[in-house]
This record gives sequence, structure tokens and C-alpha cells, in this order.
Amino acid sequence: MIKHDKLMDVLDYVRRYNDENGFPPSVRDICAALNIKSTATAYDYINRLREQGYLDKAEKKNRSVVIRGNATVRAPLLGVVNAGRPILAVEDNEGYYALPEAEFKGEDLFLLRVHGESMIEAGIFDGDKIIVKRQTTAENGEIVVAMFDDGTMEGATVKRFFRRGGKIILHPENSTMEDIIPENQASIQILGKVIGLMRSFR
Amino acid sequence: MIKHDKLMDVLDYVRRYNDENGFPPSVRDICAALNIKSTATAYDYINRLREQGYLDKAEKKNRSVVIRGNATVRAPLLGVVNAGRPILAVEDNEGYYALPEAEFKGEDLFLLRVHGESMIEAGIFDGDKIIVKRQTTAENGEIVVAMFDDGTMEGATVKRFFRRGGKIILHPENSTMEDIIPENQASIQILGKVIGLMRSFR
DNA sequence: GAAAATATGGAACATTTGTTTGCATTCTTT
DNA sequence: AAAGAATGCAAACAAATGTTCCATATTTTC
Repeated sequence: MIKHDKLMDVLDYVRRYNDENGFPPSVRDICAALNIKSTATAYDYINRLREQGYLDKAEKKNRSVVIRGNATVRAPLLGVVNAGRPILAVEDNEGYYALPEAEFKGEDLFLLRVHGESMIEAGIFDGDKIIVKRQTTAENGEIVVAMFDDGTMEGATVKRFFRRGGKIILHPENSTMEDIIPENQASIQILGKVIGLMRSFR
Repeated sequence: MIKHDKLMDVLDYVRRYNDENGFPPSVRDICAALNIKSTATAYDYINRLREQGYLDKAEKKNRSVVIRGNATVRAPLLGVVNAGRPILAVEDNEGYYALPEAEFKGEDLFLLRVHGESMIEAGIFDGDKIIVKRQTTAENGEIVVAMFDDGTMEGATVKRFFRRGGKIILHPENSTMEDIIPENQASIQILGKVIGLMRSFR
């Protein structure tokens, strides 16, 4: 059983305040909310929570208490796969998404909305948002976002990537569809590797 | 085309600073980063960005500039479905996840890690994390997390919910499995409705 | 090119906020 | 009960930070 003491109250309050306001509370905010009479007391609580590894705080910076392990990475939602060229300048993104850093700490991430059924057997459905790590190469069996340069197809697709006998195979995870084996390998450009997905049932 | 002026530089910096530190920058931080000579100038930028709807700021509060539309809802990851009783006090959660408020603004959310293949045809795979809105009722066709009180099964399961002819049907989206039609309806407790999911390919 | 409008800077000021110190109180241990 | 440790408080101080005022530069308009 976890002790439900004042320290945990402070931790909960910091979390809640940050959720509601988008920035952390001051020492005096904590005092007011938890009926603590002295700022020194709240200040001490913060330091103990820091020692115990529950939160971080930048010295002498106002409103800088942050819950440890809550770090997020932000990735832009760039567009729709299969509906034109999605990867352009940062300006035409459709917003940013916060992803838990613990899971998605790849450096350069972006999101794409998936259109079509070609990866349905891999659990990627029409309308899903995939989390893509930007890279130009891929290993056998990885799911990639690839783009065709030569006009044989418009835009980009999501497929499972294989290289066999010097040929690149883009394999849809849908038994009603055929593998794509491009004649000209140079015409294929890997935009990134799919490392996660988000779905909203609505 | 979007004008790439100083205002947008400020906006980008606020976003980046917040991503990296977990709390917003001060006016002087902005000055230092963007080579702005006077705090009045940066202060003015902030106000204009606020007027144009790009960010919010609490008056007279230090480090309180936040990007508008970036609000997140936090939901605790409570455990594993089908492996014991997952829904307990907030204390034994395995961490919090930030979800974009724009999509998941239901009030009381939590996450569960899915175990098993029973919903595979609905695109919910073993290991996925589902986002659940806590509620005790469900509509026909919704995917729910349900728990059995009477010991016929241990713990909770994810199934599609139907009520037909006075009977509750819990339908696995897996053609190799049978519907669950409990004798005693009262023994079934709806814990929530699945409204989203997250997956990490690793 | 002059006038007007706008943008930026310098500096001071006001407020918020973090931090320290010492003391009183409560709890623990002996 | 006494000693010691931990906890909480009040008050003051120092630093960080938001805010304002006005002068100067820059751009726009006519």
C-alpha cells in the first residue's frame, strides 16, 4: 500500500495544475491549494519529491516543477498517405501531437493519416494515424512509408518492406492485393519507418 | 503560403522550449534565443500572437505562455486487460499518457494494455494500449471493457457489446471464438467504452 | 520626400516567485 | 520525562519576471 501523505498530495496537485493550465504551479499556488501555511513548507516538499525522484525543477526558475517521466515528444501530423505528396515543409502540417518520450524517442517523427485497406492484416486500418520515424533506409520486414518518383503511382504508400535477390518488394498486408515490385529501384524513396499508430473510434 | 516572420519564430521557439523543458519560456528567454534586444518587444510579440489566436497567456503569471490548441488530457495506464482486476485506485497505475484534448475530451479516461487475440478482426492486437472512457453503460455495437463479478472468468475483457432480446452479448471480433452470453446479467459490469488505441511497433 | 504608422529598443518599475533563516511545534526515541 | 529529530510556520530577502512609458528607428502611405 502506498502512503497517502502530503507529499503525494503535492505531486497530484502539480500534475493536475499542469494538466489544466499547460504550465506548472508556483510554490504559492501549491500552498493555497493544499492549505499549507508557509512557502518554506511547500518548498521543502518539492525538494523532497525531487530527492525521491518524483519530479524535477530548474533552480531559481519560476514555475519550473515538472513531473519526472512525463516528458513528451511532439510530432506534426503532415497529411494523408496516398493522397498526394504528404511530406513538405513544416508549415502545412495539421497540428502537433504529444507522444510519450519513453516510447517514441526517435529523433525525427511525424504522423500520417492512413487511407486505404492495404495494411489491414497488420492491424493498420483506414483512418488510423501512423507514427513514422523519418529515415531513408529500411530493414527486411519493417513497415515503411515509400514514395514513387517516376509517376507510376501518385504519392506515398504504407507497405511492408522486403529486399530479396536484389529486388525491392513492397508487400501489402491484404491477401486480396498483389506485391509491388518496382522495375526501377531508384524510383522508390523510403520516407520513413512506421513505429507506432493511434486510432480514434468515432 | 505562410509568412515566415518574427512572430512565427517566436511561436516556434515557445513550442520548442516547452517541448524540451516541460514548462514555458520567460519573456527574457525569448529575447535571448531570438536576439531580441528589448523585453518590451518580445512582450509585444506575445500579445500579438495572443490576439491572432496562436497562444494563450495568464496575466502577471510568470512563464505562462502556452500554445493554443495544444492542450492535452492525461490518462493513467492502469494495467492489463484479462490479467487480474485492472481498475483500482489511482495509486497503482503504470504512468500517465498525454492525449490530444481535441480528440479525447471525454472526462474520465484510462488506458489498458490488451492481452490476447479476441479483438483482432477489429484491429485491436495483442499488446495494444486501448484508451477507455469510464462509463457503466454501453450502446449496441460499441467496444467495451467488461468485468465479471461472479467468478466465471477472472478479470476483465474487451469485447463488442450487444443487447438483443433482453440478453447481453459480448462478441469477440475473432471468428475462431464464441460469443459470451452470460446467464446472470447482473454479474456483468461495464467498466468503460473503448474510444481509441495506441500501438508501438517494437 | 514628408508625414504617418508601425516596429523595436532602453530603462525603469511593479509584481511574482524562489530561497533562506530562525523559531515553534509535534513526533520519535531513549 | 528528556533529548533529539522531523515537521511546519512566519517573515524577510533576493532574484526572476511581467509590465509600462517613452524615445528612436524603420517601414508604409500619401
